[in-house]
Order: sequence, then C-alpha cells, then structure tokens
Amino acid sequence: MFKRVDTNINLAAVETEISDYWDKIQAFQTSLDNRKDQEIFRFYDGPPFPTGSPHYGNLLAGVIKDIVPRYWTMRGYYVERRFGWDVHGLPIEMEVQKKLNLEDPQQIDEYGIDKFNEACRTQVQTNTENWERITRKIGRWVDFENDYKTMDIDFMESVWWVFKELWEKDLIYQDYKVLPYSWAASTPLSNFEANMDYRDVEDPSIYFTLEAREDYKKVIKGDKFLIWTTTPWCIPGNLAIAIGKNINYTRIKIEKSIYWIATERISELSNYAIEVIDNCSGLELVGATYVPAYSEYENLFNDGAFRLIHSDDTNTESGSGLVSQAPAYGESDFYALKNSGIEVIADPVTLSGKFDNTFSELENLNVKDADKVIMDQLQERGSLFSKKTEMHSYPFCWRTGTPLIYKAIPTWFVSVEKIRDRMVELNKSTHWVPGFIGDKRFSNWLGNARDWAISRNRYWGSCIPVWINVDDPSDKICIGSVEELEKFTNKKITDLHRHFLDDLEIDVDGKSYRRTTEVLDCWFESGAMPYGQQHYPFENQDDFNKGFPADFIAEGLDQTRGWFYTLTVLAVALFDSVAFKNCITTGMILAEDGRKMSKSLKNYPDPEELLNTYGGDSLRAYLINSPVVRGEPLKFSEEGVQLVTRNIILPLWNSFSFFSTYANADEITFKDLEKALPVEERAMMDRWIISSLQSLIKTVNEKMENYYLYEVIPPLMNFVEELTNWYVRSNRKRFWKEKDENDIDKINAFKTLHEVLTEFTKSMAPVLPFICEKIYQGLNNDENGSIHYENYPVSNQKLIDLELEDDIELAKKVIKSVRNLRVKLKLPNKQPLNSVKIVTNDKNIEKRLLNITDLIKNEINVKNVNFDVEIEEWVDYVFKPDYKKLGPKLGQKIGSIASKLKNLNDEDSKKVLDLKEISVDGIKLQNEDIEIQIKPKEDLPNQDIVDDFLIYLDTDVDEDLLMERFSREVVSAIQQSRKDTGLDVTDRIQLQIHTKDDFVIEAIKKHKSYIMNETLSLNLVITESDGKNEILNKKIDIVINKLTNNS
RNA sequence: GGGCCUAUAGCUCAGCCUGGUUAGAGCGCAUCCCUGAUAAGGAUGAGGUCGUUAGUUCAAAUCUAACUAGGCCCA
Repeated sequence: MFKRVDTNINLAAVETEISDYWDKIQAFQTSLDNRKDQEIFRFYDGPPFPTGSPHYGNLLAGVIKDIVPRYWTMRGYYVERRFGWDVHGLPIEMEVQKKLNLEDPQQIDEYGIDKFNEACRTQVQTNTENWERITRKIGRWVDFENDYKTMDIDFMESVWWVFKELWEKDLIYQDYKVLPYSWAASTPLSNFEANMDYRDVEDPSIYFTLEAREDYKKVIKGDKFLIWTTTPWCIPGNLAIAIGKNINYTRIKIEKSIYWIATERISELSNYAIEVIDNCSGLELVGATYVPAYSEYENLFNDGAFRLIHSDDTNTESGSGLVSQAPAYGESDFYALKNSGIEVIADPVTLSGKFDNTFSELENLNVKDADKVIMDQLQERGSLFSKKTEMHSYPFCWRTGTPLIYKAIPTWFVSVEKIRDRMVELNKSTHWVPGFIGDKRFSNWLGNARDWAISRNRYWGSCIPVWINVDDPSDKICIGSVEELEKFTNKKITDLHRHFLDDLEIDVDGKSYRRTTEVLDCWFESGAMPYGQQHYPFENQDDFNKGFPADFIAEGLDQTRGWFYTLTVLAVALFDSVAFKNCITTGMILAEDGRKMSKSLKNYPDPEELLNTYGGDSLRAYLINSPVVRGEPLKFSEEGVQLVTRNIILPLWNSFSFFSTYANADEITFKDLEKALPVEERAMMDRWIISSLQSLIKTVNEKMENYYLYEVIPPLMNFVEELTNWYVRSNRKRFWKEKDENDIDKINAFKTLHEVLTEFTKSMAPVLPFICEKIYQGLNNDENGSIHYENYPVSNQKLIDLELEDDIELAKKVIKSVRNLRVKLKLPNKQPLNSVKIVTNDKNIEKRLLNITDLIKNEINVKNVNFDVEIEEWVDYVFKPDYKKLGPKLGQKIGSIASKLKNLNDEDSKKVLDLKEISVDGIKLQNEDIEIQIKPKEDLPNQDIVDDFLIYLDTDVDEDLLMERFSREVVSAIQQSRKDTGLDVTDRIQLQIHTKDDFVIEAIKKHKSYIMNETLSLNLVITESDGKNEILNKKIDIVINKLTNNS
C-alpha cells in the first residue's frame, strides 16, 4: 500500500525532516561507502574564509559543488567531498585585532605574537557554525568532520614542500616591491585595503628644477629640467627623471634661465615671457645627466642614478612631461628604473614614515611634515619654480585614518614568467564552462602573468621556510619538511606558525641562521591545496596520484585571478600539469537593483530566512537555471525563487501526491503494479510519456557529462510540464476508475506513473535532493534507503519512439488550435460538439492524426474527428521561394521571383502542385525550391490553419449536446459543493436535485450514471420543486449528503 | 588605459556559434476558459527602431568594425 501524502506541502519543513532522516541513516557516508572501490572522481573544494556568514556567491558555489559530485556518485564513481577552510591571512587577523583592540603591528608585537596567533586559531573555530547550518539547508553533502584547514600542521608541511620544490627549481627569489604602506600601522597593505578609504585632500602641487650636470646633445650644462610633483617628500629619494621618448620637448628661456619642458605643456607657463630656443624628441634626451636636489646620494651616480630615462607612463596630460622618479616610492618609478637597467634604490624613510639620518636637515620628520620643509629648502636653493595646492583623491589607511604612502618593501617572488608559456599551453587541455573564460579571459591572464609576490609582513599564516645567515644575507637555507627542521634544530616541532619558529635558530658549521620573518600570502596556500589537503607527498601518495589533476572544480569568475590562477601556477611549476580538468565558472550575484549586494543597503533578502521560506531545493533550482551558471551576472530576485518553486517543485510534488492519493484510495499495492503489461503493450499516452522521459534522460546525461548545468534545467522543467499538464491531466480518468475485474488499463496507468516518477526523480535528484528523496520514499518501501544511493538513469533506446513523440506534438497543436477557436466562439470546453474536420490531402498527416484522435476528442470535447481530402475547396495556396536554397543561386533576382510567385495564376499554381516545377522569368524552379503555404479561402471564425492542414470546427449545438453540456455543468457544481463542504475525494454521497424544469429533468435522467459516477453518488433523488439557484439559466438546487459508509 | 563579458517586450531572459523574410518564453497587465491532483493550469490580447552607426551579403537580432552604456578582473 502506498501512503497517502498531504497535497499541501511545507517545503522547508519537509527538507528539515529529510535532513534528519539523512542523519539517521548516515546517508552521505553510506553513499560514499557504497562507491568505495569504484573509480575516483576527484573534486577540489575551493576554501572560503570563515568570516561572517556565507553569502549567495558561496551558496551558489556550494550548490554546484553538490550537484556535480552527486551526479557522478550516482554514475558509480567515488567522489570524496572534503570541506576546505582558508583560515590564514588578513581577514582573520583583522577580526582578531578588532576584538583585542590592537591597532597595528607594533601593538601586536607588544601583545605577543603567540597570544595573537592563538586568538586567530580560536576565532577560526568559532566562525564555522554558520557555514555548517546553512550548508545543511541548501542540501549540500560535504564532509565537515574530515575537512582540511590551511592551519593544520599537515597542510602547512605540504606547503613547505611546495615551496622547497620551487626553491630547488630556482623559481623563488627576493626583490623589492612597491606596496601601499601605512606608516601609522607600520605595515604594507593589500591593494584591496588601499582602496578602502580614498579621500579628497589638498596637497602641494609644485614645479621644481634639477640642473643638467654636463652638456649632452642639445642639453647644455646648467639647463634646468622642469619637474612637476605633488609629493615633495619623495624628492630626497629621487634617482632619475622620466620622460617619454615619443614626446617632444622644448628648450625655453625665461628671464635668465633655460628650461626644458614638454612642448605640449608650455601652455602651463602662460604667465611668463617665454623665448623658445630649441626643441627635440624625448629620445634625444634619454641619457642626459643632472645634479640631484640633495647631495647625500651623490655616490649613486656611478651606479647609473641621476639620468633622464624613458618611461611608458610619462604623458603630457598634466605636469611638465618630466617626472621625478623615486623608485622606493612608486611602482611605476621602480619598474622604469629597472627597465632602463638602473638597479639602484634609495629609501631614506623608516618603517614609521619618518626620515632617517641620511638627511641631517630632515631627520625624524614625518614624510607629510617634511613636504613643507623640503619646499622651503628648494626655495632657498632657487630650485623651486612655482608652488600651489591642489585637491585630489588620495588613499588613506582604513584603520588609522592616516595618509598612505607607497614604499618599496623586500618581498619574496615566484618566477611565474619563466613558466608562463607552458601555463598557456597546458591550460588548453582544461574543459572550461563557459568556454570563453578559459580560451580568452584566463588564457590572456596567464599569457600576461607577472612574477608573483608571495610574502606578507604579517603574523597568522604559513611561514616562509627560509633561514638566512645572520652575517651573510646571500647564504640561505630552505626547509621543506618538519623532519628536516627537526634535524637542523634538534628540537621537536609541533606547529609551524610563527610563534613556534621565530626563535628557532639554525647553526651549521658555526654559522647562525635566522628565519626571514615574512609569512606566505594565503593565496599561495590556496594554490597548494591539492597537496595540502592530502599531506602530499608525506602521506597518501597513491591516492593523490589517482586523483590529480582534479576532475572538477567550480568557483566564481573572480577566481580567474585567484584560486584558478594559483592552482595553475603551482601545478605547472611542480608537475608540468594542469591542476583541474573541468572547471565551472559562475558569474557574480548582484542585488535585484543591479548593484552589489550590500549589508548596509539591505538590498537583498537574508539567505537563511529565504531558505526557511522556500527551502533549499527552490534556491538550488533558481540559481542553477540562471545566467550565473554561464558566467554572467545575476540580479538576484526573491520572486524568481518563488517562481521556480511554483513551476517545478510544486507541480512535481502534485503529480506525486496525485499518484499517492489515488493509489491509496484504490488500495493499489506493489504486487498490483507488477501485473502491468510491458511498456509496448500499454496505452499510447503511457508509451509517450515513457519515451519522452527516456529522451530527456539521454539529453540530461549528455549535458551533465559535459558540465553544461545551464542546459539541464530547461529540459527538466519542460518535462515537468509534459507530465503534469499533459500526461496526468489527460489520463486522470484512468486513475480513478472504479475497481473491477478488468482493470489492467488502470494498473498500466499507475505503473507508468510510478515508473516515470521514479526515474524522473532519480534524474532530478542531484539538482533537487530533498523533494526527490521525499517522493522516492513515498514510491518505495525501502526502509533506510535513499534515492541518492541509486544509479543514475541511463536512457533505454528501445523505449524511445520519436514518431510517437512527434504525433503527440501534432495532437497538442490541434488541441491548442481548437481551444483557441472555442475561446473566440465563446463555446466553452464543457459544451460537447459533434465534430472537428481536418482538411488535408496528405495521407501521412491523416495517418498520424488517426493515431491520436482519441486524445484529441477527449481534450477538446468533440464526438468525432473527420477528414476531408478536398483541400482545394477550402484553401488557396501561397508560394514563396525557399530563401535558403534559392538565395545563393539567384542572388538579386530573388526579389522579383518572390513577387512573381506571390501572384501566380491558378494555372501556374496547378503546375507547381502537380508538375512539381515551374518556370519564372525563364528560371526553372523545382517544387522543393518553393515553400507552399495555405490560407483559408473563406474567412470563417470556426476554422484555423495548423501546419499544412485546415481545421474546421462544427459549432452546431442541438438539444442532445446541450443536455450533455448541462450534465457537465451539474457535475461541476456538485464537485464544487463537495469541495466547499470539505468532503474527501473518496467520500460517497447522497445526491438530491430540486427542479421543475423539464429540460433539466430530462438531461439529468439521460446522464444519470455519468453524473453519479463522476461525483461518487450512491443514489440520486430528483424532487420536483422550484430551485432557487441557476445553472445555464435553468432553475435547479443541488443538495449533497455525505454517506458515512465509504463503500 | 588593458583583457573578458553583457545590451532583444514594462521586468527576467532564450535565439546569435551554423545568416533565410511572422524574433520566442516566463513574470506582470487585460480579457476569457478549465479544474475533486495542483499555494494551480490553459487560452487570447496589448507590448520590440533586437544599444548606436557603418560594413560584408541576394538576405543581418545573428558575421565584421567602430562607438555608447553596464559588469568582472587588472593597471
């Protein structure tokens, strides 16, 4: 017996119930255990930061990372799913700093790195609860117990192994990098942080001059190079002047001095009397030398400093076309000098943003305070040309509120440029969804990759495992494992965080080595995740080898520069391999207004509340059917989630609850279902829905195998529509037929619906795991079973009957057309009609329609479907060239041919139809070059064209038909009244009808058994008294009484 | 400034790869119908310079180029 389920369903409550059931039977673990010995399908989980609650982007990634592994598990693979946490790095440190009220690194040092790091460790653990709860609500099966965290010693040791591999391949080096720097916090910041607080401020804007050191081409010793800057404090660190080699410069005279300025910028000097003396291209100036404003770095002249160099970044949009270059304080300055072959750097500013003792006049001055002093000094020396102030947008430290500066910081790099071409090459073998991400965006990014800065001057992270000789910085030792470190130090190592390593010195041959203080950027760890999560190569070598590269990963578009990149760099560097074979990239999720989701704006619904309302399945289906799975942005709308619920989940549930209601009412058992005939011998609609399902399964497998998730939902949705609106609706009567001896057709119908629901929910299970499980439980007796242990359906070609599918499509067209006519004619479907005539001389169409006349008759309530072959009496022909065939042949002539064809006389029309060819303008046209359409001869309201045939609806309604209509109206009224009085579908009733109308009495007598059958009336009494109510303008009252005994 | 993506109905999006003469769907709106599985369903209608311009072609929403606007990433 099948349990009867409630038609109304509270999705969120059912999902909770299912989750609990899964817990009870340990469904996830069992689904894994079942596949333990099968082939491995390797999935990598991109680790999120455990800060705050997961947002929709995380949920989306979670959904995709659930659907694909569920699918492949059902396909018979072993798919381990370990959750990953990216727990190191700034976001966590920031949270902890806030909590402990520590403003900057100095305060952290004072507080103690050990206490700080341990606070970070604790913080990480408190944050993960939200994630587990919400992950459960979206139905994602992922292993939280056996998760990996980037702070685990095993993970960190693998990171060291990775680092050392790179070290030995000579892919690691140290250099300076110019970074946003907060002197108040004495720390470099990430670009992201630097962008957090831009303010409009007033800064000095000055022109100053530097004098030519000696004659050089058109430059004469003592000429003044006119330079513009808004950061006077950088002038002491100036080591070069940048110009543009393609920019023109002019040598001018103002009063007694000679200046050089970009020709285009002379307008800047409109207040002066100018005498133009000479000009030349920037190229000719490159190499000229000058005398620095301050003499303290004079010795660097011999190393190449104080020369005019070219920089691509020089422009003539502002300033003078000559730019002061201080390589320690500007990234572009740094690279401009490097590109000119000048390897010097001068940085007189300390980590706290004050001048050191290099310049006695500036010592201990904060850089911003030094601006004024420096300008005064330039003034005294006569090298300040002009001075004003200017408003501009300038970055501030988001924590301390002090201005940021840019400053060269010693940094560790990976030589990505060395393996760049190989990365591009190998990436071609990865299957990207959507394709353009891989071919274009990611490929371009790889092709332009720059060396990768991997060190951070922070605390909570994997340490850079390099120990440096205290007396000789060029002598370094790289450590690649715990064991190695233990050997060098003779100490037991239990943890690899800074506070465990900072004091560990290594002594070799009387030389002492101390660890470089930086930690690794957490992105480096994310890229090392394939090795870290398995503690490779220290453990699990076999397992690792079987599953590398990963079969599948998925993340958002933003990860092209992030995780996708770091995975690729490290895999190519270590193994000359890609890290993943298939990658789904999702677009960004925006708020409904098209802006970014913002907590402060509250422009999006809270994820958890939304899940509580609509359930995880709804959110899953909504996300997976949206543009985000094609890498495009999605404007998230709660209404969209609701729509998916209404269009997929509820109809699916309804078709199941229909099954359960009537199977239960009819006491159908599994045994009964076994009596069903083989599919080939079942009713046409049974064969049709099964064929459609098999076709669907074929498509879905093709799409899923190629990770085209966005092409999966539309056909699935379409099938739900076929199932509920065509199969169930048009076959309802077969299900609620009274029990009798010969009810094999009913059993067939139940069996078909049972089979279809079973197979369909299986194919839908990866996408909608909850509702499919719920339905599966209702369709099966399997205690402790789960739909997710099943094998994924494979299409059975034998059951696919494409001709039948086409025939039903044809029937649908006819039915729609007649419904349309009925609407226009105001002949409701309840009114039976005698016939519909199909006018066609195409034997094939006739044959096809003959197969489906019963369906058509039932759906549109007509007694007969007739055929008329005399099509010419009904229609005229319209001829059009087949543009696709004739276009290339005829070229421009096609226009005139088209108009000639339009106006063919009857004789010529006949020629086309009979002879299959005709000459127009001397051009012979074959019948197949011409599209023949038909249009009705007469404009009648009860006829319509479908494809190549005409439909004519007989609209005559005689008294018999009207009585039949009346009986249907009566049934409808009784049903409504049953519903209103709250009767169950299976309740039997006693029916009384009060009327004096002869028509009514006759109609009811005539259709008595129909009325009683439809309404489960066990007896019918007609009382001849005036009714107060009306049906079709006839006075009639209906009284129903529930009979206590159901049978 | 660079790379990539997007632009089609009031809204959300198909169609574009592979050019073919009536550009589709859903939501919303209006009118109507059906219903004892359905918090439903169906039909009809109004609603489109297919972002702009130029080009290729017999033919362009579709291919090409430029431009405009928006997004993501980078500088």
